Amino acid sequence: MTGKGTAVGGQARRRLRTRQALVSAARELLVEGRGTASIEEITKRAGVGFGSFFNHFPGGKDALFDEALFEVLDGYAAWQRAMAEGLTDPAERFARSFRLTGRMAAAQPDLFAPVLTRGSELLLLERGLRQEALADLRAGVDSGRFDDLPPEVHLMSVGGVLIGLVRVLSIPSAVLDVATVVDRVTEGVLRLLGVPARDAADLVTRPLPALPEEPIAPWAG
Amino acid sequence: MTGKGTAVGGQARRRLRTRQALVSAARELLVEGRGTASIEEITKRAGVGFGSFFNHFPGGKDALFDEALFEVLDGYAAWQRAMAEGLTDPAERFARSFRLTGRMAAAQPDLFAPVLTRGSELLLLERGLRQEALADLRAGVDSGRFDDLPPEVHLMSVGGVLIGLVRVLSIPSAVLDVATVVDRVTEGVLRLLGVPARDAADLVTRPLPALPEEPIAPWAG
DNA sequence: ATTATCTATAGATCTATAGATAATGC
DNA sequence: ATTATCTATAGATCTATAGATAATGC
Repeated sequence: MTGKGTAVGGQARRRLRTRQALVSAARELLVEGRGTASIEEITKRAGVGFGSFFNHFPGGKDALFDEALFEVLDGYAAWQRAMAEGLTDPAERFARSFRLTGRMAAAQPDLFAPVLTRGSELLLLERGLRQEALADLRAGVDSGRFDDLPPEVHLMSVGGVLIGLVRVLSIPSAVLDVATVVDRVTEGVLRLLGVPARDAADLVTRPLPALPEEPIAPWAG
Repeated sequence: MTGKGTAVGGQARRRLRTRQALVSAARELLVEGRGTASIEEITKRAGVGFGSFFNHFPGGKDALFDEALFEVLDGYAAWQRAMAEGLTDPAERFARSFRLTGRMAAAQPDLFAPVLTRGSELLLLERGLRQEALADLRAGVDSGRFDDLPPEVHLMSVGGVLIGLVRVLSIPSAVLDVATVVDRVTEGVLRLLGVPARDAADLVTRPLPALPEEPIAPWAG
């Protein structure tokens, strides 16, 4: 009773493994700043025949690197969804999201590296948390918790700071105390959104769920 | 009495024109999203012989595209310096900088396009306003106007929002009233930095110098 | 006479495919 | 028997240089 739906037999499984090897290799290369590597280098890294590349990505290299980016974004989104479980207040959700992301960026710098290779277009990408974030922002505006601006505008501000924060924290620094910096910046973002300073200060003192020790799937490759 | 310093005779002038043609072509290509164009395409666009490219940029294409980016950043920095003339309060300087940049991004979307092609590395680039911005932020922190955080951290927040803002405003939108959106976001950034909400609201109502009608040199090419 | 630019091309690199080989299905 | 992967290579593209041509200097 191997259901046709998701049950993957030998052939499909084999195919999937090769594909995954390619995507993981692409992700590794992005981490190393080698986002222009040749197809030969990619397939070698993946331990896969050269021809397999076109078998899986007829669209060329861009299609592969896009896929690698999307995987990271989707994994991040899934993790964030799990972490926001049970929180209803938009401000509280944002506070937790920021504080956890900053801590994660510092703890596992390679994790977000593929994302940081992209420019500000990230802010417009459907992939990742965009829809959820927009919904949260809209809820915050509607409830009067955030300033009355189009959610897209809030998203640009918030997303911009988040990208900056991840970038800074991905560089090891002995000077900064990560948790303190992250929480202070989060406080600032809440004020930016329109949350009163007092509430913002309170929101960033709430207890946080623990970070996973291992990278979140499918990052583990 | 052609001083040896900056006086450019025929030969040097000729050389400079070719170089400038290459840089301008690169900037145009970046605006069109063709940042991977071949050297042949670049030189054709510049109306310049193929060999001239290596004459001026032995470092290869990256050196040229970097130069095109730096030109935009330096031009922006010069413009901003002129616009901040006479303002001593760091908060006021930031407010004006943000409000003018947002308006400029909406008025001349192509101007910042080369900048937006780059990722978050922009936030770490020495070029542009980095040193001035850090000095302003430090002054703001020292005077107690901004929250007591490392200037680098403030810069990441502020820079992140600025990039997001420019990105959004570079896309024509009938929905948004540019001036209103920009001023509200600016207000938010001031609060993020630690400026009391009341002061922030006041700072974004100050009169602004007029935007230049023509692109700022050396963008004019 | 000197300096810069342009034309033409050799050599390197990279993409995409075709045919051979290996793995799974029945 | 079918499907996927791998090897080898043809053709395209791109870089970098060498030598010829054009412009300025004196």
